[in-house]
Amino acid sequence: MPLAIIKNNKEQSMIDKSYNPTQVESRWYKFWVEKGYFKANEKSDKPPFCIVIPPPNVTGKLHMGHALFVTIQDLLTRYKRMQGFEALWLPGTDHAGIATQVMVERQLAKEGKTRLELGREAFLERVWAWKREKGSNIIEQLKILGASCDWDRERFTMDEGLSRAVREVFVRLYEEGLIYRDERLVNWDPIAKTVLSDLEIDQKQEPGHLWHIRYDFVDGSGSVTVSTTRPETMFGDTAVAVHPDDERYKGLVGKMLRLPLTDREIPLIADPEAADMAFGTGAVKITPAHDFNDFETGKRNHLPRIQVIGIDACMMDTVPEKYRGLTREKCREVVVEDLKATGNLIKIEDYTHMPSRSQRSGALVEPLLLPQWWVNAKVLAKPAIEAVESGKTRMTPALWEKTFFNWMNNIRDWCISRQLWWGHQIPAWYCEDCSKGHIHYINNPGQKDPDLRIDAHAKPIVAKSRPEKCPVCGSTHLIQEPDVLDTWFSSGLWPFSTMGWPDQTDTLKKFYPTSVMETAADIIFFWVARMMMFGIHFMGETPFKDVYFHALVRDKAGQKMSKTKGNVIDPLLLIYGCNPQSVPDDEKAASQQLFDDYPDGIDPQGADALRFSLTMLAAQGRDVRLDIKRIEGYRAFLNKVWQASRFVMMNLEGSDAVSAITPDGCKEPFSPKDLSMTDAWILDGLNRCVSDVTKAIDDFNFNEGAQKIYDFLWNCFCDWYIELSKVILYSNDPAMDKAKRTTRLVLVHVLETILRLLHPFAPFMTEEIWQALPKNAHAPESIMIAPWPKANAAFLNEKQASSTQTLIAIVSAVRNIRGEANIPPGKAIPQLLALSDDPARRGIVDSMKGAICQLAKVENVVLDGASAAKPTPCAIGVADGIELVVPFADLINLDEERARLDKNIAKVRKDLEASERKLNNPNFVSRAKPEVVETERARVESGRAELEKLEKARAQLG
RNA sequence: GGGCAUAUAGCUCAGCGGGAGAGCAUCGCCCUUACAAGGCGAGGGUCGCAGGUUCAAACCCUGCUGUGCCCA
Repeated sequence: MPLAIIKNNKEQSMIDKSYNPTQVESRWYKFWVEKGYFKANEKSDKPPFCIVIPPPNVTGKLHMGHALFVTIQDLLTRYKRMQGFEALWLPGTDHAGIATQVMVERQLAKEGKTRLELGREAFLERVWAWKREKGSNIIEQLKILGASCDWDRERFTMDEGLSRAVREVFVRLYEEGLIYRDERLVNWDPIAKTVLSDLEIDQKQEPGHLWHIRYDFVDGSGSVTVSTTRPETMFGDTAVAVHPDDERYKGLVGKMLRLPLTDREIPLIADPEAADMAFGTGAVKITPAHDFNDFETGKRNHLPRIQVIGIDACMMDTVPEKYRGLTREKCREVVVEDLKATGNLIKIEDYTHMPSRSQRSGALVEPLLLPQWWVNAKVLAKPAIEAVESGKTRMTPALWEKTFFNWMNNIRDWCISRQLWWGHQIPAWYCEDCSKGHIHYINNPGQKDPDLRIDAHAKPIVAKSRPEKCPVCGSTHLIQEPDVLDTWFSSGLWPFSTMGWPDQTDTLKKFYPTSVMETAADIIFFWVARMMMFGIHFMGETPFKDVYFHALVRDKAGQKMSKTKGNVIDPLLLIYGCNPQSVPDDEKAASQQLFDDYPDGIDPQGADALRFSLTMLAAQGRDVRLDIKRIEGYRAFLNKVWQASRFVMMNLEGSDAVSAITPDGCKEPFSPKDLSMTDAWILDGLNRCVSDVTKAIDDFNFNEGAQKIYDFLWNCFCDWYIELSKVILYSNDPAMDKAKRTTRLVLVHVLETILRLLHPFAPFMTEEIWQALPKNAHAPESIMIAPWPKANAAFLNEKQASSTQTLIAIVSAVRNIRGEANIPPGKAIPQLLALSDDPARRGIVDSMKGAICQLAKVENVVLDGASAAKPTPCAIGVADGIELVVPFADLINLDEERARLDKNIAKVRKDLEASERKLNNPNFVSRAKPEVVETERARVESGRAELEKLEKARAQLG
């Protein structure tokens, strides 16, 4: 297939008879890339526009979220590029630490291997091999959607350059005291075997139980009953707390309790924060080493911490022998049985609780006391908050600013270390001599490398590269911190690490700060907030001027798409079409709902239709409920554009009419005085459309922009202008030759302009049509480098335009009579009487007789005064003050005409009465804006006239 | 528990102080030479409920109810 047929001359071309998105979309991407249109030049004089891509997960497969962000970011980039900005859309992927590691581990498992057998080095080689082979999948899929990224600048968070940025940032923050190592209670994921940050935890309601356990006083003076959702943690209890004001425990605080199933004694303490008098017995067991609240309670009351569950989620040696080595779950069963046996279990209640689960593995998070690396977020957050407060960074929709402030003002330190192998290994070393006794090697059978435990007392040496020797003792026995950094740490540097930082590159100078960050609101904290913190700290400037949050894409019932629910709508299935046979069973499950709804599959919709649909549906701040029916509707719209283009091109054949588009703009090849009434009308509409669409995109109201194009193209250009143009183009009257030429010029001008407006929304099909459109010799070689349309005020002409509105009203009124009276479309009305005393209106009718005849299928139009005699019987309509009379002949059924008139009379009367009521209200007349009152007066006037005419006609029918 | 959204035609959604809109679906009539993925016409809504502000409320305010999201 030829790459492209470039026609920069008057040679005619023609697009295919029918719109085939798959074929069209296969043609142009390669052409754009080869021409280098996506490349940005940091040396250019043009003003910069830059978006850095929210890097998709390298393991990812294209989903609707990607489709939505590509749609919006590509729209913005293409729009700005056409407007003459040096537009850079910088692409790349992130290394997705846990997700990637888990995936490669699964691959290994199929071969019967584990990562521990392989050892760190060999395992990482496997991950890189996987990345080299499969890492570009997601990128290739973005291209299918038309993404105009500068692919030469593609980056990966684990690239050497970006890794250098990570080390630089880590070291500098450590030296500034903003990164530190500390032992604290952290969220431990026992399946992924790593620590997680607060943001990687989900808390959802789940059914569970509340166990009520009796703890007896050591002195035999009674007991206290506590309730817990986790009885297995009782071995770590170091106190029971009650509220100091709780009368039930007056005088008992300070006494010792015996911990059941053990010999240990723990105190009854009073703590107003830990105990809730209204909840159960008001007594709560305190387990400082396994619960975040209890940890704080323990600190307040100087309680010891006893860790009883280990990193394998099994009971440790700190519990009685019987329970050692049991899993958390098994231990719970045994403990409950044993408590029953001792009579300490009072009751078991059903209870809904909110356990923390890992977003990654779904594992129940175990709070554990472990040394980890932290970022002091409060200090970094402050200038980021100020940047939004001062408007240096603007968030759209603005309501997200509140969410941003709320989180940032209550931000907690960020745990950045992860016990993974895939990721940026933390640039910290420990001296095996200085930190002797704090570094433990645990040799496990079948494991290539020993596990390394470095306790909180070891002294880290932080440096950009491996130090030669220990700065304290000079020893060369240095060992690197085994942990890696949270993936979001490197993602947070993305807006400048991708541009070559820490070097002061030309790219940074030209494009930092970037223009817009466009992403989903669910990563506002993960990503946006952290980019702002890092960007401001290291670049001295907020990383983007605007943040635009797009909505979440859900299924048509409002459910989140998920593979397990089977309600996923795969963008590629929509673009290329699918049927139940074409999709493998293991992939079909995710899209089951789609195949249930469409048992025969769906036709190819094309990336353009998907993009246009997403733009239409993703109104600001709204979730998108994706309904395939609507996508089909918008594909129909693109087909309409296609067919209208065919009409225009067919009618340019054999003429010298071409588009006047040049790289600098498009000067209309006609002047306002050459124009007919309808030419003036469509150009008025076009120029309004240009301003409206431009403003809509500037305001991030993409759906509004798309809607304006849709309405203008279909409801104005196709329904009226093209139909009216036929009257002229198909005329045999030589006197019409000049009008024919103007009409052709207007047709091609309007079409070419609309194509440019539509290009950022539907890049492929607009290019296909535009290439085939006859253009002058100076035309650019692609629509994507053609200039964005500018409204020309010389062609805004409301007065002229309103004449065509009158024409439209007349034709519509006659069509209404036809439709209601069931006059078949093929049957002509022999004569239409148009009655009016107003010379201007008569003039319009007189000059538009031909158009009225053709569009309303009338053989003859006769003009007369308002009081002219009407034939009886007849049907009556009123349009813009002009009375339209269709003589009955054999056309019309009397009863139907009576019913039609009654309906119209009722409607006009209702409107009239509403307006009269307003004007009869003195408050309305005195307080409402004068123009509103004036509009109302005009309505009453025209309403009265229309009503009078209709009632008279109705009376005549008897 | 706190916060933020949201409720408009059968469905999916625009509109967000001055006459209730679109697409799909429905019902008529049409294969008219750009388009049946189409044309022409029609039906369909006390804009969640109850108050309030205003000359005027789908739109602003308050409360209630349903739904969703975020944070504890």
